[in-house]
Amino acid sequence: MPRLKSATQSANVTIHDVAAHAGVGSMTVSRVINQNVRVSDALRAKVMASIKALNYSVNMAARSTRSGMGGVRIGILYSNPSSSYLNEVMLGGLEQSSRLGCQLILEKCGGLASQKAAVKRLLAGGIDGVILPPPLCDSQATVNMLSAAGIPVVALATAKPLAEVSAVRIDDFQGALKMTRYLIGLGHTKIGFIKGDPNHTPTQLRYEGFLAGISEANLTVNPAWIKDGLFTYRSGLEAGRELLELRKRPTAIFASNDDMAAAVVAVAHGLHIRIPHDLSVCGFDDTPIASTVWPELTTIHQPIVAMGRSSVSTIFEMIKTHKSAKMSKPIHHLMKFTLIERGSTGKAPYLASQPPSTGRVMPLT
Amino acid sequence: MPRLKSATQSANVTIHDVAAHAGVGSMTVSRVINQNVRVSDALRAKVMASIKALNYSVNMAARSTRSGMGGVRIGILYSNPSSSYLNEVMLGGLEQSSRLGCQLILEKCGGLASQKAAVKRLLAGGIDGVILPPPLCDSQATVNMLSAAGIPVVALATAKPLAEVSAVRIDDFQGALKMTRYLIGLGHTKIGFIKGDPNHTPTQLRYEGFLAGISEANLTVNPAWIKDGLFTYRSGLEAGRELLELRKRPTAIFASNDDMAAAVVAVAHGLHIRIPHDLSVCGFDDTPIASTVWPELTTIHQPIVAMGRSSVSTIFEMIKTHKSAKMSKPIHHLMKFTLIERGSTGKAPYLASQPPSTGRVMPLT
DNA sequence: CTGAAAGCGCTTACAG
DNA sequence: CTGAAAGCGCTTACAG
Repeated sequence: MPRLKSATQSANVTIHDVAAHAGVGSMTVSRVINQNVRVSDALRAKVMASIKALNYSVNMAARSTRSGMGGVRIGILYSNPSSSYLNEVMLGGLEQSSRLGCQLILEKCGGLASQKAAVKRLLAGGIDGVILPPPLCDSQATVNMLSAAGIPVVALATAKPLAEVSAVRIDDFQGALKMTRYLIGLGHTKIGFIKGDPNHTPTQLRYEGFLAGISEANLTVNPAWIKDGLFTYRSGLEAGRELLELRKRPTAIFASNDDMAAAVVAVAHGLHIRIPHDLSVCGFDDTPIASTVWPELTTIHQPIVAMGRSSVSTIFEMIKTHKSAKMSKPIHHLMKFTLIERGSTGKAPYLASQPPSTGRVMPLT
Repeated sequence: MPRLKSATQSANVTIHDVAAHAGVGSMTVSRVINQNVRVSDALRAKVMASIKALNYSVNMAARSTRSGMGGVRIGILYSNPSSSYLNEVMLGGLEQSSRLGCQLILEKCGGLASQKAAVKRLLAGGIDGVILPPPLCDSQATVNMLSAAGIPVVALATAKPLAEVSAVRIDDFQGALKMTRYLIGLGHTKIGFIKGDPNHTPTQLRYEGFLAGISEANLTVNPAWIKDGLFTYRSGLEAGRELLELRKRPTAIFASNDDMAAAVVAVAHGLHIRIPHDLSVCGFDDTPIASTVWPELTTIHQPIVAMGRSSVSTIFEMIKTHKSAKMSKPIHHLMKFTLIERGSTGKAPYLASQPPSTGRVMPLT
């Protein structure tokens, strides 16, 4: 049975078809699609036209076969499958891996014992490098196991990168500082803060960023307005209640992540405190829950998709060096964060002379 | 520079290395790793031992190159990147695609106009098949465009599969029926229901499943207890408030998805209604928010990871048939759902003779 | 049941 | 700047 070749079956069009159509050698086509400079403009134009006419696209599998990077397998070792992080990490990672023609292997693990087993599975599967999203990015034990096996590692979104381990991250300190300045700029002087899980590296840096913002404005922190949290919704519920039941309560609450900030919003509902008229609330990370609750949360957006992309190219780079038996130096990428302003923050209460506009009143009051 | 071959550099071990080690031809190795039956037990054992000794693993890129299915490109056209659905779809889809040695291409689109553009991008990229997660799975326009271009399509998690389009889904009607029976089994007779977005196919079936459960128990539905929703948290906030401010309010509320159920929980907080002592709340889908809020939501779990896996194998199957120029018949997979019982539901109030135990009281009261 | 040969679509390394 | 040859790691198709 003859193979059909229509525009819709482009997957079967090869480099040789294009070469024949353009009347050149297949190497010229290869050079054009690889952006190689050493092709005359005349031939390049002809090839481009043929590629378009035949609707050609590169067969990644074949490319990576010959280029030596064939079947590069990159593991992503994650511990929390429903983390909103992972979603976007994969979005970016997949995009980059298909561009690079390499394979992404997801491996799940639970506790520390299970981490060990997961690393072994990864090793047995013949993995070439591993990406560690949070909170595993901070697991010294996992990093050590992988390093001992000679596997390159990239720590994703760790706040305190080790000098000897590659990392892709944002500056948590600066992020928290920016948010604090923003709240102060709205006229808030009584600002509460909910810390994250003490075992995760961003926790301390976000807190320090907050403190830095407070002190540069010559404000003081009321110790009663600093609460411990665990990055969970439930811990936010408790911290939020403690803060909002205070006789002298803050006019703004900066939670170390979005889950906890969403919980504070729920607590405020319960106490009939209007957001943002009576209270401003903000989070960190810009995970889906930030735009699920109402009002939506002002937060610090981490470019997770880009960070996923970057992790894959970084680990790929390291694998390449590693395979050529050279010493690979750790690579560090610092990405840019953005402050996203949404409905959960507004001017400090005593500055808002106007009665609240209907659009921003809590629907529950 | 000589290539190192240690157990940790298994990616470079080829089928020929294994063959040499085992003292057989490389075809025998190929047959063993492909589970081909026609290999003598003696040789098979030798090969297995060598594979283990050399820590060999298949180079997927090379395999797919020769097997004709090389560079099969499967598109996933999604409209909501932060949907918790997509996360798990990718988890399963990626697992399967790396097993099959094919490529997953993510393509995002927004409104209907942008759907058209996204389909064009996919076509231009030389895609071989497309998976449509919700809500795009129900977009007749998109399905038509793809079909017209001769591209196989799989609709993922649609509630009303078209006979002529392949689909992987659960039975939304049965899911809602099971949940309704569960609530009735807890003694609830006054059950409220919040519908989903009228444009999504699961909306109607979940509602019908609920009605079926009510009527088979010879109960009646108070029309005031049926509210419209849009699957969003905010719509759940409004519907929840309307239901809970009723003079005669239901003792249980079944929301058509988890976002809306989470909102009902928040409303209950605000009205000092204890969950589950005074009110049971349940959702549908088992998305991350179901286990984020407190108390966690009783819900219907869709096996999304398995559905992602299944979508990829289904579309791969169709592409294979399609490439061999045969007519491909639509394939339909019905997956099993599970009722997950968590803290948000309990016995109907008048049956709970005991005062609420501390562990289940709302932390806000 | 087993294996030597040819080929998948691309790129590397070598000649012009 | 251009192209014919050889090869990537695997499988298909062909012989034994």
